[in-house]
Amino acid sequence: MADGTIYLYFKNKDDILVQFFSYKAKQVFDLFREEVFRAEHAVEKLRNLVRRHLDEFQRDRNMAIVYQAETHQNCRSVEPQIREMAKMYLDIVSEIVEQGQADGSMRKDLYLSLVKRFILGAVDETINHWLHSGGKYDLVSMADPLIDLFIRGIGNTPQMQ
Amino acid sequence: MADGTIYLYFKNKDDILVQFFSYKAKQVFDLFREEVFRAEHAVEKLRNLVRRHLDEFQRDRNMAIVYQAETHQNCRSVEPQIREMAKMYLDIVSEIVEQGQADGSMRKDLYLSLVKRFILGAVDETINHWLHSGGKYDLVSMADPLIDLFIRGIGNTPQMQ
DNA sequence: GTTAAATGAATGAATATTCATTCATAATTT
DNA sequence: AAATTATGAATGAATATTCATTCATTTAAC
Repeated sequence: MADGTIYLYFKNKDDILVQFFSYKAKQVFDLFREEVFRAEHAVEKLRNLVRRHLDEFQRDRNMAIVYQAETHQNCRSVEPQIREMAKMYLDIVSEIVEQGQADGSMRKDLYLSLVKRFILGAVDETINHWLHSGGKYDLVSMADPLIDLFIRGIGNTPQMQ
Repeated sequence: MADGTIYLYFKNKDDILVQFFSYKAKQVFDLFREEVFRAEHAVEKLRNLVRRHLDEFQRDRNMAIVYQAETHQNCRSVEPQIREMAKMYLDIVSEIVEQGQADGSMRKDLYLSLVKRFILGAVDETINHWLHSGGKYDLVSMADPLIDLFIRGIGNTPQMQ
């Protein structure tokens, strides 16, 4: 493709970014919701969500690189529009956690807006590490250990029999 | 200060970044270790570490902005040197978790290298959200709720009496 | 008065953007 | 159905912009 061709389809460089993300987001969030509704219980919903999240980022490494860079930048003009997408993700997590609280599988005393970021942050850092390691290992295999950490934490709390 | 003045003290732009980070890292990691050794139990060490982490980033917002941007960028020449610092942090976390496992306060069946990133990721995302919100609220107050999530997770596992 | 430090306009390499032109295809005319 | 005309997507050379870096000059220090 020639240099100028892209400007027939996009206003400027930022517009490419924003349009790409809103296109990709539509695609990916449909998959996410599908994956979430496939499961019945909250924990399984969360597991499916995280697994699909990792899977999509592993599938599209360039998207992962751009996403990581753009969402961790301040003072970009396109920032609000891209962060809007992260919000959609956080809303799915909220929904799942609220369901988990309702059915008793998750604690009631949770600071919900922190829980969302706690989960997204851990998944994001998992992806970030995978990117910086050159994508050598299988990212999706991190889903189950992550869910285990999210649900049970690292503390050694003896369970009831 | 005039444009050119900085080149009397630094080789180039990347050198500014690397020198700044290694200077800051020395400062901050001394504080971190001090904070960690101040506590006796592993959980309290982790709490002190996270609290100090949030405190330092809240204190130096510009550092936080640059750190977030640089650690989430691929293909930067300075990347390895900055990631080296994240590694130091991860090593402190490792140490704490291993102590926690030894004294029985943390689970033995942990995927340690994932636990490190799980904790760093959640703290990082907490900082990132604070940055994007314009730093309006108190970041340090997130430390205790975060530690609670790290230790107990979000699952509702009834405890022994 | 000599040395050292600071200045900021100038540079140029990298990259974002424009726009006159080309050309294959579609539509219209004979 | 052959010839003519219109269309608009693609091109890429030309231009605009950004930004890290330099260096001749000025200012300050001793």
